[in-house]
Amino acid sequence: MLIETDTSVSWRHEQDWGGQQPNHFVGATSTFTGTSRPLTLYEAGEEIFGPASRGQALFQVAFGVARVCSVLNDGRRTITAFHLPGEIFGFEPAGSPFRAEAVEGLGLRMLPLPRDRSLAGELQQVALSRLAAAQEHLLVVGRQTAIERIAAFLIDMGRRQKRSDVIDLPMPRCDIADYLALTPETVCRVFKQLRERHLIDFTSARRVTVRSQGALQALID
Amino acid sequence: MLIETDTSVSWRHEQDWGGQQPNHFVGATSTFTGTSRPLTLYEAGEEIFGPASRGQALFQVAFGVARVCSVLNDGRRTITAFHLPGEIFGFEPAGSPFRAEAVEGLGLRMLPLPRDRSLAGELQQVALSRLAAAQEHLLVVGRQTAIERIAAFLIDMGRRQKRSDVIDLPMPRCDIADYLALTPETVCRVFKQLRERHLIDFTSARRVTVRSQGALQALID
DNA sequence: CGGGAGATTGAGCCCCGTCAAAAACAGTGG
DNA sequence: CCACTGTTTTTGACGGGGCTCAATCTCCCG
Repeated sequence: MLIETDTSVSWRHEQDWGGQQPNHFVGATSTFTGTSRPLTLYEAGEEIFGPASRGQALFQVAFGVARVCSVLNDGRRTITAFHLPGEIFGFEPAGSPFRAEAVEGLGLRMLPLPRDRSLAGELQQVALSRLAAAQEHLLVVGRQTAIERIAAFLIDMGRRQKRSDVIDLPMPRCDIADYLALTPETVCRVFKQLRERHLIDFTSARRVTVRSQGALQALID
Repeated sequence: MLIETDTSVSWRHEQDWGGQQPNHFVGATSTFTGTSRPLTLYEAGEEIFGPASRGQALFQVAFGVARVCSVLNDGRRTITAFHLPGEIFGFEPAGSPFRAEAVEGLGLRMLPLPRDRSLAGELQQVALSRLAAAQEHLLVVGRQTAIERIAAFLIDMGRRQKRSDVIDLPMPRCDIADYLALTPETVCRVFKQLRERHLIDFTSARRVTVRSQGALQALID
């Protein structure tokens, strides 16, 4: 499962990816980006870690998207965060009920931790920014309307993709719904409403064109 | 504002507390509890830190309760966390939009951080547990019903107070509401409902007796 | 062309928010 | 001890935003 050489690749479930490693996103610049570690690949829906398995490593997205979620025993689910190329995740402490999964085809680089699990300075900052992100998301999920949540989501995705005009939504509607604490139906209806107001357009179900960034921003402040 | 000697106390807004430092809660045991640092006192509603002022220190609650919250410009508010005696908070990075305030009369001990803001091993674990708590709270706020949120809140408060039978609620209903992403009215109505079902009783508005811990627990799993 | 997953749309309803008022409570001063 | 005042809590009536259930449509991919 872990890989030895620099160029090797571990194929989980020995599936062929056809050689293409999608590169829709611009990786965030970070001191970790350069380190050319071996890739571990996951197919859509595959588990990266679960409540039981919590490794000694963090994960950096090379390509694709990962989701971190937790589920109630009756199936209700919350997606805590999506992680896009360049981003580092996996700070959830052992024993916490979270799972991480590949949303779509995903390549990860492992960042091993020291034996005592202590985080170096820069990783510590990343961990604290995850805390801030989770807390800010509480405000969105707890106190904003459906249209405000979608607007905030689009703006956030645009910012993280460094494209505010054309935004990829590389996850199904139900994942967006579970991230924003809505239903897939409501996500659809709000998208439709934004389209009818000429704030956005869809070139496909997974790709949005932002027509009026200002009006979108105005929805959330 | 900061204090020098071990026994001195800085009275913010030179208010007299009548000598009593309420001790309703059992402080969490931690290596930090013993360190007898000077207390800083806050009166109800007073700001501990805001988006602009983010110190080089963490805070440990000596007595009272603190809340961390963020507010939209139209007044909608979310309380991210309450902090009870013994608990350490203040990990929010500089520039994040959070405020911390005293819910009621509050005594804090400052834990200064090194110049580079790095966290020692144990503090790092606390920070990561804050991340896990925020993420678990996302599931509560996003996917659970009003009655489930209240039940989860009561159970959590009982656990943190190390009393599962009689639980103090040292904050007003509107704070509970903003913590659970409800309205004060709904909080009231759910309490009433739980009382009518004989799961809880109120000796006063701020003190609950749990009649059936099992039935309460059953509401959330 | 057929099959299946995801996306979209519609109809109806319910939980919880809104608005308003009453009641309980805590101080404060007489 | 009690009247007075402001705050918090509680209760009621009502409406709406988003959920549920179900059908249809679109898009892949074989």
